[in-house]
Amino acid sequence: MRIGELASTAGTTTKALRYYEERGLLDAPRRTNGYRDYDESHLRVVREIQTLREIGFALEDTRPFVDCLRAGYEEGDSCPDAIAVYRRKIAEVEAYLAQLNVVRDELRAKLADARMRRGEGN
Amino acid sequence: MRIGELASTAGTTTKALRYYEERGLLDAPRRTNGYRDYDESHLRVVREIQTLREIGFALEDTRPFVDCLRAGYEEGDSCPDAIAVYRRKIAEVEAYLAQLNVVRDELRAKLADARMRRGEGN
DNA sequence: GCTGGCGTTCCCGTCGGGGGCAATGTTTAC
DNA sequence: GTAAACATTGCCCCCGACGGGAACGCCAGC
Repeated sequence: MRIGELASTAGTTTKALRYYEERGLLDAPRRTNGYRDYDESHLRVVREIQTLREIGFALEDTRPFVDCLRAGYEEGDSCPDAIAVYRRKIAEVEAYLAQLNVVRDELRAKLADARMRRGEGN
Repeated sequence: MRIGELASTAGTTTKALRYYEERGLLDAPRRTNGYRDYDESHLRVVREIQTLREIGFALEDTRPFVDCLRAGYEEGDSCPDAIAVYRRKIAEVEAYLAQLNVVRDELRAKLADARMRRGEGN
């Protein structure tokens, strides 16, 4: 299939697909006329990228999953490198959660303080 | 004081200070030679920006606080606009916290699933 | 044979927060 | 007097993940 079809099937844009290719995440065989020619395996890769991006992965962090798929595995997270990224991401998210909790508390305290100074002691 | 002194006192860079000025957050009187000439009130503004940036405020979100200081208030959060930003930020942080909790759970589930498929059932 | 809708490459813009350079002027210390 | 350390404006660069649009090629239907 051509790029437009892959894009609409996957629910993305041709721009995004060319960007993935530029980043080395998606290879694209060409027809004689220069048009990109994709198959089901490419669709699988694009879906993997999308799934991971939706849970906050940077594009670069999807690379081990894409590589795993391209190595012939059914699932992108069947390889050690991908699993290592899961672990790292969980640690990142947990650290960020802890930090955000502190920030929320600070904000609440600042708000309460400012309101008190304004005499809004309700 | 000149820009370099303000920068080192506040623990930032001359570049950042010029950027704040460009964004309209920091006014800078000039001497006859064209050099910026700051005083304690400017330091106060820079510190206010820094404090808010550290808890995740976008530069633009610090504007009401800066305006409040420039209006003569002792504290940047003494004005209604600044307090409104507190409220909005708290809501944003809370929404993000909820989302991150979901993401963390998804990641944990994915990791557990991948490990199980690999037979790492410990 | 022409129009419309695909495709191609290329470059610019986003947004925040600067970095890094050049070319030039000023102040300060010795 | 001169060198070092500051200051000025202005310009282009970066990150991420594309979006917009130009200028052009290709192909199917009428």
